[in-house]
Amino acid sequence: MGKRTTIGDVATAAGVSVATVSRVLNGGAVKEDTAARVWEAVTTLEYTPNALTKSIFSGRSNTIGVVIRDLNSPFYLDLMRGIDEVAGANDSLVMFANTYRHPDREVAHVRTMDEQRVRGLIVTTGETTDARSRSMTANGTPCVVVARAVAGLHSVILDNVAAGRMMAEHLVACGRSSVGVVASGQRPSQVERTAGLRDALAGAGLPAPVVVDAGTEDEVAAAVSTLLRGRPDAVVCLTGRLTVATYTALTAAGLTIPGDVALLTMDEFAWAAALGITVVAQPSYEMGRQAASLVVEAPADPVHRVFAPTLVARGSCGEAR
Amino acid sequence: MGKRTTIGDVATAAGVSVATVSRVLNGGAVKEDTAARVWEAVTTLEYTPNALTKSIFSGRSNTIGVVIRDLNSPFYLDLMRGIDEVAGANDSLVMFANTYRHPDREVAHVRTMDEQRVRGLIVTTGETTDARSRSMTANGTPCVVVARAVAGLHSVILDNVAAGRMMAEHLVACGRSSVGVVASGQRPSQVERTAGLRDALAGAGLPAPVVVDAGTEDEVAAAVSTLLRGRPDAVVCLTGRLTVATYTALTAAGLTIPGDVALLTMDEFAWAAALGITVVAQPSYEMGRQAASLVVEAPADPVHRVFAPTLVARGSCGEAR
DNA sequence: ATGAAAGCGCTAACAT
DNA sequence: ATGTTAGCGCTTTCAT
Repeated sequence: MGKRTTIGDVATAAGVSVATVSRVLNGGAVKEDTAARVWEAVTTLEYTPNALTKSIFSGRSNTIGVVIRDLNSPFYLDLMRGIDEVAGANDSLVMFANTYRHPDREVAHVRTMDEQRVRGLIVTTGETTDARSRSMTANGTPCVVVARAVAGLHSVILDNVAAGRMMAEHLVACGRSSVGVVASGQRPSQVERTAGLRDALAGAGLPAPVVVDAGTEDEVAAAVSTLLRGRPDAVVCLTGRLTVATYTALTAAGLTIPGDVALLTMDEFAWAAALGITVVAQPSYEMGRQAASLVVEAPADPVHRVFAPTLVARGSCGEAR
Repeated sequence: MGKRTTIGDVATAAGVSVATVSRVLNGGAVKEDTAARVWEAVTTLEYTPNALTKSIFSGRSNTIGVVIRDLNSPFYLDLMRGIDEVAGANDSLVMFANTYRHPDREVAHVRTMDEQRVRGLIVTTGETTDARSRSMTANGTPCVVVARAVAGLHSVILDNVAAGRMMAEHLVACGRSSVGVVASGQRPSQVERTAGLRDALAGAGLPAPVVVDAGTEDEVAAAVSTLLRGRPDAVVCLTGRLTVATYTALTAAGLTIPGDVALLTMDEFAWAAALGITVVAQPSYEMGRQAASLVVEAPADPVHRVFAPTLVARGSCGEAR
């Protein structure tokens, strides 16, 4: 494990200059038998070019940086897979860091991505990282914010107000009238979903929903029991992250779905079909693809791509109409 | 978006040499007020060091490469999170690539990781990548294989035979005697689990299990219906990836769990508790942590870390004893 | 304590 | 078609 084989070693072995080796490796004009000798040397020496050094010239790597708050969440996981797909199709790797919803780490990781001279950056972080994202953009690194619209940066978002509306409309169609909501925090997405829900309910002449906040899964049980004191005929969960906990709290209370209470949640997940749970889905995989495409295409002006939610009715809210 | 600020720009602005700037950045002996001037320049110029260039000297980056077959699988996802955790604690980033179970991509991605001069590599790939992993090891890049023991490389594996035994023992304890198994492919882990299961069943004087193979979720329905023709009183699923499909196939057949048939599956998952599904779990998060630790510690001789499975009984196989 | 200068492995003019 | 020679941005002797 001494020094690694360099382009110079290959050049010596093949009896040519490093420039020639570089040419055969990257496709310049080289005579056929010269190229053959070089390839032979490359093979015998097991030469593997140093991508780091290459990137020095272009000033950037072929890596797409992704800073994610929570890999565990089904939405972010699918997003990540979509990003990976497009990255792979564009000879890029994905450099990834999880922040565990910790603002300090968000800032630190975004900075690290900048130091790595990533080709582009995709973040699902909060406002704390916007300043750096903007300066990165100024330096020619396309930055895409997911789930939050930010002036001056690209963004990929769900039409959250529409999602809220869609939830309300489905519940109304299923004859529900008293809605309890499990929300999580004050991120724009949550606020907008709540607003859409509230509006559409009001529009249908129904009472305003009771909204309780649960930051983590542990807080859901208490939140749901608060909700249940109001005897709602429908419970809405505004984030896929808390679906299991919400479902558990409901069934633990001895309630049947949809008999005693309707359950409607955000984000598609693997078990939804098996359990007959109705969801309002985001095209998360496609959103990941689009985010990565934005990095690859690097449009000059900020583009905001808004995606439409989809209702996948499976009976957990009863029959519609 | 012209050229980026370099260490030279900072040096000029602070009226010192680049060597001095480098020293204050990396902690050498510098007079206090000189350092202050440098920091000021760093701040005003918004200097962000180029990590790529830095890595040229050490010959490697501070990135841990991870080549994963299937991010979607709960096991690999948790593994990934464990890796990320340790990487973060060691000032490393995770460079990630998904192979979608495609051998060609496995080879290509591992090669790319080598080109990126990753600090270490963690793979969940097949034998196709072993040759390169070995040469990387020879070059001083620690490589860890997950879920497969390989001579000459570090590995992190579950005691799969024990897992199979554990499954059989639980079923026996629950009074089940006719076992149907959904397996997936011929990877060592699957083969060993099957062997353990078979042995323990034989040891208890029970008939050999019927084993059907399902490569993907789509094939599960057919596989399970084959199984059901033998009227088993227990169905075992040997990979977490196919749990949903197996559960779906069983319930679609009108069977109740555990009344008509016991269901036992590999790998813990978020919905298991809510659904009362008994699983034999792998410590996947911890396995990820250990894999990353192996990269960080880079022991000279290959180490094989074997992890014990855990039974999490939740009633889907009936009462034990 | 600080600077000058020599690389690190590679690409990209510029020569030949 | 191939070699020579500058660098790329940074670290690291070696001087001063």
